[in-house]
Amino acid sequence: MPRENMTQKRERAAEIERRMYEYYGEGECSLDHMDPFTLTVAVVLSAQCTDAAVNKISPTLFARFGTPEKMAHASIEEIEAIIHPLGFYHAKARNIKALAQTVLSEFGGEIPNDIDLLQKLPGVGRKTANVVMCQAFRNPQGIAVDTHVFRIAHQLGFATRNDDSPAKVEAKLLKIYPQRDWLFINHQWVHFGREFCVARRPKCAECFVNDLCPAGKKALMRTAD
DNA sequence: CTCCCGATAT
DNA sequence: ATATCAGGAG
Repeated sequence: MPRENMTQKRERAAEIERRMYEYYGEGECSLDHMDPFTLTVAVVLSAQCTDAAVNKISPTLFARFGTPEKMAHASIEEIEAIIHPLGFYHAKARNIKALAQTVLSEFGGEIPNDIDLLQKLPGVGRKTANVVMCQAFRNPQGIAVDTHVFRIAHQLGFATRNDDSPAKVEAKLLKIYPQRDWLFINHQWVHFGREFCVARRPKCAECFVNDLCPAGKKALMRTAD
């Protein structure tokens, strides 16, 4: 069986993206937010917990501390009490308060439209910075590789076992997908990862790209015999 | 690499 | 019971 070359990989990716767009559109952001600041905070809080859990506490959090000024002067204890159900509440509370203080002291009170400056904010790494660049500023500088994108990239055969870090997976995806698609990949794949390509038991038989996916084809073989 | 850490689905 | 959930810092 001949190995898939880069041109074929890009064509397969383009067809997958076409179907993703049909199915999910541009991919709605599933984290509730009002502006770049609340989006950034929500994404920081969403680490290793569900977006539904974040959305449950964010009305309370943002009613109380919805601006950098208010968050910067909040008490850690009060923030912790609000975000406790999310887990990692100690570190997250410290991070979002320090984040707000940094926005005030370093960036004139505004979340910066800059991938490198964003990563200077406490609690903001490459993944969160990518999400903010795409969602808040429509200025994609990369593809946010979260747990869903990481898993799906491997399932689709766009990343190999050697690509064992989000950075390596992102590098592979950036070569395969044109920049025009970078805006939508993360959100579309997050929805796709929840509905079909779930971590525990992927629903390959029902998946709308199973004919374009190595893992999906294997699953189809089994139902055929 | 380990630690941070509660809620939920299976 | 345990794997997993929009990761990042030390």
